[in-house]
Order: sequence, then C-alpha cells, then structure tokens
Amino acid sequence: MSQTVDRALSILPLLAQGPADLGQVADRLGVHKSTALRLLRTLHEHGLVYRQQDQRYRLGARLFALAQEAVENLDIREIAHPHLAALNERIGHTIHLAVYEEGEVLYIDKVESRYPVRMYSRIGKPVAITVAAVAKLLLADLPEPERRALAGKLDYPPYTPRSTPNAAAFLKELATVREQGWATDLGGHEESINCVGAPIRGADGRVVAAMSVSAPNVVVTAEELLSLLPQVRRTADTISREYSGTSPNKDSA
Amino acid sequence: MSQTVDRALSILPLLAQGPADLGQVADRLGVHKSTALRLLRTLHEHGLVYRQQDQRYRLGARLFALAQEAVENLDIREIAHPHLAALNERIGHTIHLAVYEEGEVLYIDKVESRYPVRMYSRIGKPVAITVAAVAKLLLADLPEPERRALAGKLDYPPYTPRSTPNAAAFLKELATVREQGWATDLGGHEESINCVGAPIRGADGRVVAAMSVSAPNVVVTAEELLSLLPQVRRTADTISREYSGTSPNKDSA
DNA sequence: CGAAGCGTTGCGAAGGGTGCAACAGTCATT
DNA sequence: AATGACTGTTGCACCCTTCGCAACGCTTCG
Repeated sequence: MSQTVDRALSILPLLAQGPADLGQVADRLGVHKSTALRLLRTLHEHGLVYRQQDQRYRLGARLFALAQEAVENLDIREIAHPHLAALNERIGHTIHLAVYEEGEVLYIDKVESRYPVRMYSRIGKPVAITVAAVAKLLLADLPEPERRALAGKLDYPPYTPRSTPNAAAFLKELATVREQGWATDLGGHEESINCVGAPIRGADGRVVAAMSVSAPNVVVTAEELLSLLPQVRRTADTISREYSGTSPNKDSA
Repeated sequence: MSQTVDRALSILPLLAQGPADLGQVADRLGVHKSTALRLLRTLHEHGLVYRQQDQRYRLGARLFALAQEAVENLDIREIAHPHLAALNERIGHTIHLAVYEEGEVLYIDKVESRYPVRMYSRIGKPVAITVAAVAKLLLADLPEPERRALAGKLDYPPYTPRSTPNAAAFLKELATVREQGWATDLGGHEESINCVGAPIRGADGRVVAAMSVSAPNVVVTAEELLSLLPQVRRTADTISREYSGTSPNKDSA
C-alpha cells in the first residue's frame, strides 16, 4: 500500500538469498540505482542491512535482535515453557511448541531431553507442514475455506513412504485430528522419528498453539510413545487453562 | 534518508517491546493514525508484522525466516563450521564463533559438546561484550579511534568480581590481546566458566571472526583449558587460511 | 593512457504520501 | 435501549517527498 516502503522491504528477502551490490539490487527491484541507494541507506541506518568490506550489502545484525525480542514476547510461549520443562523432566523426550501464522507453522520453543536449553535452531525454517503433528493440530482448527485453500496450495514432499501424499489425504487427516483432539506423525518426516501432539486452546476454544513429543523409535516404539498421550494432553490442557483463565496482563508502563 | 521508510522501520523496534495498537503506534511515531495504518499494512504484507486477534500488532514470523536465512549465508560460518565440529570432536567442550558488526558482537555458530547441533539460541542476545573472549579478539583489531570510542560508550556490568571494571582496564586488556594474538575470559561472565579464544583473519590480516572454547571449571581447570590453546589457535589459523586462500566463489546462477 | 565499471550527488518534475474529516463498528455507561 | 467514547477505516485535496536523470569521482581493467 505504500510504494516506497514496499520497495524497501522487498530488498530484505532479496538479500536473504545472499549478498548483492547496488546494481543488482536496483535491477531486481526495477528501480534506478539512486533510488536503490537511498532505500539501502535507510535500511542500513536501522541496522537491517549491513555493508561488508567489498561494498556489497547483506542482512544486518539488528534483524537477529528483533527476531529474538519478538519470540520472547509471545506470551503463550512464556506461559507454556515451565509446563513443557516439567513434562520433559518426567518423560525425557524432545518437546516442541508451535504456532500458526499466515500460512506458516513456526516452532517457538523446544525442550531437549537432558538439555533444558531453549533452542531456536529451527525457528524460521520451513516446518514440514504436511506431516508434523503440531502442524496438523494447528491447521485442523482453521476455518474450513481457509483450510481448504491452504491445503490446495501446499506441496506434499515425499519425505518418507509414510508422508502425507496429497491434499485430499491431508484434509482427511485434518478431519480426523479435529475429531479426536490430538495428532501424530509416525515416521512421516523422518523414517525413524515418531511424534504425538495435542492442541492448546484460548478462552474462545480456538487453537492458539500446539505441542508435541518426539522420539526416535530406537528408543521407544510408536505404541510406547502413544501411551504418553494422556500426559501430553493433560499438559496441553493445563497450559490452555492458564492461558485463557487469568488475565495475563502484560501492559508496559 | 527516506522519510517514509524511516518511519515504517521505526515501528519494528517499537513493537519489539511488546504488542501495540494503532493509536499507540501513531502516537509514538508522531504521525496521524491513517499514516500509521498504511505503514503497518505494508509491513504486514511483507510478513514483518502480525495482527493478533485483539487487533494489536506485533512482530511477524517472516522476521525469523529472514534472520535464519541471513545467518546461513555468512560464508565465514560455512567455512568454519566443519573445523569447529572437528575440534569439538577432539576436546568435547562448547565452541563459539562470533563476528563484530557496528558496535555489536554476535554469535553466529555454536557447537555443543556431544550435541553437534547448530544452536542459534544466543543470536541477537546482547553478548557480554566487555568480558567475552571472542569480543576482546574482535574489538582488539578495530582501528584505534573506533576502538577507543566504542570502549568509552560501553557499560561495564560487574557480572562477577573478575569482570572488566571500566574502559581503561578494557583498553589495556585489548592491547594485551592484540599483542599476544589470543584471549581468555576467566570467570568474567559467570564465576565458574572459563573461555579461551583465537582470531580468524582474512586475506588482508584483519580479524573477520573469532572462536572460543568454553568449559566450566568443575570439568577442567583454567590451566587445563589454557593447555588447549595451541589446538584452538591451530584451528583458527586453518580456518583463516581456507577463508582467505582459495577464492570461495559463491556466485549464484 | 583511455575505457568501462562501480557508487555517489544535485536537481527539477510529478508521483505518492500525508493529515484531515467523516464513517463504521464495538464496548461501557446511563 | 439509547448515548457517548473509543477504536479502526476510508476518500480526498494539498503539498512534501521521492523518483529518474545526468554528471561526477573513483577504481580497475585493457
């Protein structure tokens, strides 16, 4: 809606592919060099773009800072974390927390067995949206037209023989998930990894996040993992209650 | 230099502090609501800003994606990683890789003992620039006036009794580091953690990155850690040679 | 030494952004 | 139920800001 800002922001994904010099940026934006220069300068002043010694531009450090601060301000994450850590204490496996946002599913927290360290390692990476248990939970709750439209637009990469093959199968799976209130990924992403997940709901009943427990089948069989489902659901429900129950006022001064 | 873009980008750090509604954004920008609305819309279309259910705006998911892609495109990181992993195989401790950018020191890779997983957990977080071994290495190589100016502007938080107390002590430490070509952090950040690091240099001899090995002193004493210095320096030198030696052409098609 | 490539600057023109005012919802109050 | 206050939204006219151009300085080639 704002041409100048639109052009400036278009530079970011362009630079995400790798450093580029002024001419390249101007070309790919379809604007004059002087225009590109001014946009890049503004981005530079805000730290979103960095100029390396060969004068080429690449994405800047402030971007990390912003992403970091952003993830820390997600209140679901803040509320959920202690519960995820507690569950991890008991069962030991890797636990993920994820949210849905505009066509993408995004890990926002992860608790690794015996390492209670927050890892953002997968943040921003394209989640295997067609097979991940958390993705199924989040998409299953979308309004029907949106869900259908999204399913149609997705690719269905055959990670393994057990991956979701196409939109029809995916929609059917989502219906099942919505019905039963939990989801699995049994070797759909990596042959030897199984997951089981449950939804976290807000006060209005909508799914605001999803959590899952993952484990390689050399450690526990799929059946053993499924036997943890009650604990997973209980944790998810606890988080749901806390999230929707008391008003989590985060008003700043 | 570009007013519109400047205003739009100013919204990002503002939202990093927490969600805000249209009026708040307009006020803090000093512009009319309608203007703020159009800027936010443009940011929204690019995924940098997300509108939550209560209509308030917060930072969006694309930000994570950009930060992620950016860090993957740092060629120093790409070249260094296998060497860091190899060193980690031998000595087992945590290894960091960091760069300097416009007044900030930034971790861009980390190899954890027995977990050869890339963790970006600390990316974007303010590094303890006055005490970290990698920070000393990077700042020690700055041109004198810049180094002096930066040292004067920094805060010197007393994390521990062994933390760098003030600018004078810091500059003296940096001189030592530049002299000897390596750096340590002996309990300056956390009482029980020691680090030893070495610089990675480009073809022109300038320090382009720094690496360090960290270990708690319950595992190895400071002396034992220092005994690893030759290995650390050898690894750093190997990376330096590879980085500056052959032309690492990363031209895309 | 000249040519070609890059980034940079100042300028006039016009396109786009700005603020205003009015509208449409929602919520709380009376 | 009606009123008011509050939000987010829209259309519009004015004028500021941005745009592309052309020329410049600079380095790097041939």
